[in-house]
Amino acid sequence: MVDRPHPRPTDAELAILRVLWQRGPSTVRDVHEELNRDGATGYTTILKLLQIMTEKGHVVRDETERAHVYEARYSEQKTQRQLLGDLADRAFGGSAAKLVMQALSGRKATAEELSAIREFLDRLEGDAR
Amino acid sequence: MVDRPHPRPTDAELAILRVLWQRGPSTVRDVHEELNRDGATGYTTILKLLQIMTEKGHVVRDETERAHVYEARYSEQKTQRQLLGDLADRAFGGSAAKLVMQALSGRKATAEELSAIREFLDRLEGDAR
DNA sequence: TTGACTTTACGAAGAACTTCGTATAGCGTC
DNA sequence: GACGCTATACGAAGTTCTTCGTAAAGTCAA
Repeated sequence: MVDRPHPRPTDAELAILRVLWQRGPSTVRDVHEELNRDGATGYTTILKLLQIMTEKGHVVRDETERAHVYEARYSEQKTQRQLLGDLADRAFGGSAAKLVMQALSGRKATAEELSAIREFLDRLEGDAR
Repeated sequence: MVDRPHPRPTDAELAILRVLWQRGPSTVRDVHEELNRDGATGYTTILKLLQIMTEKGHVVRDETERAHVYEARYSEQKTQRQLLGDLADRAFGGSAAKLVMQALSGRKATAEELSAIREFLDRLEGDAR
């Protein structure tokens, strides 16, 4: 069971991961304070989730200090790509292109975003050439 | 509980929806035969899922015939857009543009796909102008 | 009408998710 | 050392998801 791909993070797990990506390595307290701005989630709930995420391999835990420090195991980009690949398989027949076009038509993007995407396309095709 | 937005379909539900989108209105038997090509899923499992999906509003049921006929309530595109918006919110800070670029970098797209996307961009910017 | 077959209905079981209460242990201070 | 604060650990409860067994009802043909 070496490096089996981890199950995709659940909603609550993803919310925690977002905090970890933003803040870097954090304690339970850190995460809890961050997430408690809006919806109320108990301290021990965060703790439990982080324990489970440690088991699943979503985060790594540093136990040298009394307050354990948790860190996301995979980068935000890597996780995002995993989630997208997953969604492409489940809902788009595996086609990233279909996914992209649907995403573009679904949400309004600003002109800046559109040109950023265009530049991105340029770079992609440049590499392919 | 009028027309509350439906929860996003689960994995098993999405698999069934894909069959319904592809085949059009179908009976439990139809769906079961389609899904049983690869993984084995029991007949009553599909039935139960379709019953739940009816409650949730993912499908509508026509009971005029003995074998009830199920139909996806929302189009493939609409559901895809909902799923993408959901993922954008949960993992991309609500930015469709970031999602698109990550999707493009994660999976290789063919040259045809890339130019299709480029045309799509052209049309989008044309509309915006 | 009886029997074989098909279909839906019901309920239950096991897993995963999310939440939290309570117990326990570490650590600093008086 | 005792007290209070903070942290982790444990376990349990309630919900959802997925699966399927079994019962009940409809349908057709012999």
